[in-house]
Amino acid sequence: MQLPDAYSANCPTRMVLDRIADKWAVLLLGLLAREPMRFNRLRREVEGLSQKMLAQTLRSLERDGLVSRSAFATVPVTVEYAITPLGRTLADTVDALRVWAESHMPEVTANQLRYDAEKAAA
Amino acid sequence: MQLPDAYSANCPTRMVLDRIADKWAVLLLGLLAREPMRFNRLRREVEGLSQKMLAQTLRSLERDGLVSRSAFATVPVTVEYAITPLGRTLADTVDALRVWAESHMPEVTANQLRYDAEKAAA
DNA sequence: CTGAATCCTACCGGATACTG
DNA sequence: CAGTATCCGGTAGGATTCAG
Repeated sequence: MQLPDAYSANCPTRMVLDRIADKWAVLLLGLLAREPMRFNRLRREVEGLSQKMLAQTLRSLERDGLVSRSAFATVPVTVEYAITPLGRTLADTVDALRVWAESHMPEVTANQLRYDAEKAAA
Repeated sequence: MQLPDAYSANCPTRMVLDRIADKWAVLLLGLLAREPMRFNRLRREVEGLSQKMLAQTLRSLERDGLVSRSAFATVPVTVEYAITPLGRTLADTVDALRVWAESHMPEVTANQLRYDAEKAAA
């Protein structure tokens, strides 16, 4: 059976989704879109983000060329992360999601409450 | 420095991300944005989507009011899923991601190859 | 300070079987 | 056809420890 390209296993849509699906990546990209930051600063900014996931996520963002890493030979070492031009284009696109969220989340929440109430009634 | 609301644990941005992070949800929303479909049709359209995840994802989409479910008392029963107006606004927003993917994924892939090559060299 | 490595657990999600 | 229930393995990811 042949599937439409748009929904086969390795279409562009899926590939970008696998990246966006990483919520830490999106959050970090959003932060770095504002200003460059260092490792522990990022760690403190994002609530609930473990050190392991931070390192791991920064690695993949760097690999994708969405974020750049600069190390300075101070003592102790200083490392700064910054968004790249490519990263910025994605951040801008993703920002549309934030806008959607802010204007529609109340409605979604209301829907959930209603759904749960109807469920409980049955 | 006080954490910006945007990155605390339950901000709107995070909530929408938790939804977008579910790639099956996004894929289904995209399909239903085109035309209403029945359960097994959706199952056939999306490669690699298990029956369990399909049912589960449809439940949560319905709960959020992004998709509507209509059952018809035929024999055997017929159930049709359709996108709601609210769902359509999200689908449109998410579509921007697809556009980004199609124009920038080649560059990302190139970056990955270069990163891996430099890594291997070291 | 910026990580990498190890361990360990919770949960995601696939396979299978059963029901209205 | 449209699901739900159960089992169960793989893995994401947290906690902890160590290193440059």
